[in-house]
Amino acid sequence: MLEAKLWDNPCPFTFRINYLALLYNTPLYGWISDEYGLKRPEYVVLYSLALADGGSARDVSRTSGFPKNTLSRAITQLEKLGLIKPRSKAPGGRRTQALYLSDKGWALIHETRPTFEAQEKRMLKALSEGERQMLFELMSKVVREAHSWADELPFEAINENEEG
Amino acid sequence: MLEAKLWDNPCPFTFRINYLALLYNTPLYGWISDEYGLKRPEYVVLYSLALADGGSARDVSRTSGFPKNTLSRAITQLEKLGLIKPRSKAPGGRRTQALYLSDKGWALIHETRPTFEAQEKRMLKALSEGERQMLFELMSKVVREAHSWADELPFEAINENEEG
DNA sequence: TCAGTCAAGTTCTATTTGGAACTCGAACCT
DNA sequence: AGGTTCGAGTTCCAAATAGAACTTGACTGA
Repeated sequence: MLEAKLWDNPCPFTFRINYLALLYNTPLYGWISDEYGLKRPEYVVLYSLALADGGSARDVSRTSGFPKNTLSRAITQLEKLGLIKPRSKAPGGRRTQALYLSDKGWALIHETRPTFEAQEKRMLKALSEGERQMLFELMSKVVREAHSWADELPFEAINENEEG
Repeated sequence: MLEAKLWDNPCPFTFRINYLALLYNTPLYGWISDEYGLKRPEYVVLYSLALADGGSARDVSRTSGFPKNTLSRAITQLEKLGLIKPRSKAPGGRRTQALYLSDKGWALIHETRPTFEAQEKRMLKALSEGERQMLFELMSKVVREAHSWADELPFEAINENEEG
């Protein structure tokens, strides 16, 4: 069945995307869970803040796909674990809370992120450096145009060819 | 935060993969759920069988990442809905059940799959035909080598550079 | 042929998830 | 300023999910 999904699939690109995401995420988040007792949404918040400290729950939701209530719970838990700074002393009132990693949170990121990086590197070992750059360019191009297709489904398009 | 995750991420490839998977899957499976009352694992089984009729629950699990009990439930439900053929008359005994779409199941696939295809096409509109082919090649290359990295995590590698 | 092993599928149950309604502070408008 | 709208975050709860134990058919080897 894997062969059919790879080579006989009307959606070869999105299948590859989903399949690679699966092979990448499953072991890594399983490891995070076993080793650090953090669920995926919790670690996602940490990872997100490590890239954009001071971001809000809404930012994480928008960029990760988790609904805001799931993240609300995750953030409460991270605060309880001392992995992010307490929110009470947030400067601008209460709405749109800026979240910051604590030292402990940073330590955890520095300890775990290399494994994520190494796994990504391993995934791309099949490619030469030039190929990796090309792949990065192409994926970036697709992502940059995401706004044009991500909002609604192509219902009107399904019965016509709009491009050759 | 999106900018940081795109351009400042130590895992730029897997972030793009996850992000695109998110933008692709969410609206499509939401539509399937609203319009046809099928949950994601249920539709995944149908889609899988449309590509490899006669496949087993285990095949679907391996290629989709859903655990086998989730698929067991999905398959029971699909059988109840008449979207796959009844399993009782499976030829080779009871273990490793070969699953087959019913006419109704095929009809549903023919009705819905074009939207998935159209959405993939829209995603890739940012690319020229040559770029699409290149992207396909590169992704295929990565997938083909998946066996070499998908099984275990790179714990030994995180403190050394194994390739420049 | 029969015992032993293995793995596909099922069931049970606790955990996790996410939709919906709600709260509440901030921005906006007149 | 007062009233209205907006949306970020929380809470509640039903639904979905996945781990673990179990069942059962098939393959193995003597």
